[in-house]
Amino acid sequence: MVVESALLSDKHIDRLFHALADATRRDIVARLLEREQSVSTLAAHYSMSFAAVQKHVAVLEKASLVGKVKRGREQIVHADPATLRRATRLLTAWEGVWAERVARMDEILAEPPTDH
Amino acid sequence: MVVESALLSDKHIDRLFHALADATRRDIVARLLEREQSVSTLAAHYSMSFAAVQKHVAVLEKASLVGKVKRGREQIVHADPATLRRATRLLTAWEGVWAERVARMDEILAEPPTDH
DNA sequence: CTAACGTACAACCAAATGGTTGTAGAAAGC
DNA sequence: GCTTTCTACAACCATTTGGTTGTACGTTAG
Repeated sequence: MVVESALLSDKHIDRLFHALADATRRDIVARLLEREQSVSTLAAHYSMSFAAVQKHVAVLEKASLVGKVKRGREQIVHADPATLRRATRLLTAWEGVWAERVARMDEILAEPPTDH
Repeated sequence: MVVESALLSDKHIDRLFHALADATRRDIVARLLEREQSVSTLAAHYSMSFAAVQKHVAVLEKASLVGKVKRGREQIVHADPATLRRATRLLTAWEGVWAERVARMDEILAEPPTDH
């Protein structure tokens, strides 16, 4: 059974989960889900250098979790909920695999014993 | 708003998503959701060395996505769907943040204009 | 027009990662 | 009891990652 979304390649899923495997990047995503903001506004929340935050944003961009649009001298970063939804769907599909397995076992257990 | 599950520390969530940021490890998880199996049975599916697969299993274990139980000389690996569910809940909660934001904007747009 | 602000990226560094090979021990099968 | 199977892990290596500093360019404000 193919569970992984046909819309995402393995490489893309790699990037997606890798992007979420860091507390700073998760925090960035959480903030952007609340509201879009510029890179430097985001950077102000973290004790690391601006360049470090930029790198995190770049990782999130490559994972399609966020996007950027230029407004004057600022780059405004926004979340991409569609990508988030795809990630959720992938995990939900996996839960489905498990649920099916449990259901099969329940059926087997519910059957009356037969002669061997 | 604190979205991340109170049941998981940041470090644990790091490990969880990092564990899923590799195609081989996702495949291992998918196979184990179907059925538990030994490390060497798992290893037979991949063209890398046994030690490499062992390392992947160790990463999944640290992330609590799988567990191992010794049966004779074999270590039987099984999936831990509870951890999977926690990961799904985290992403679902994030979708909720986005949905709330969209709902707020819809409210604002639905309000009749008022005098300034 | 200039200073300040905001951003991009190169180069660097230490640590982590993913894979290999080799060694060793436990358990099963003959 | 010995061979085979299964597993664990150390040591190694190349690559990637996460952070820093420094330089440079575009845009805004005065």
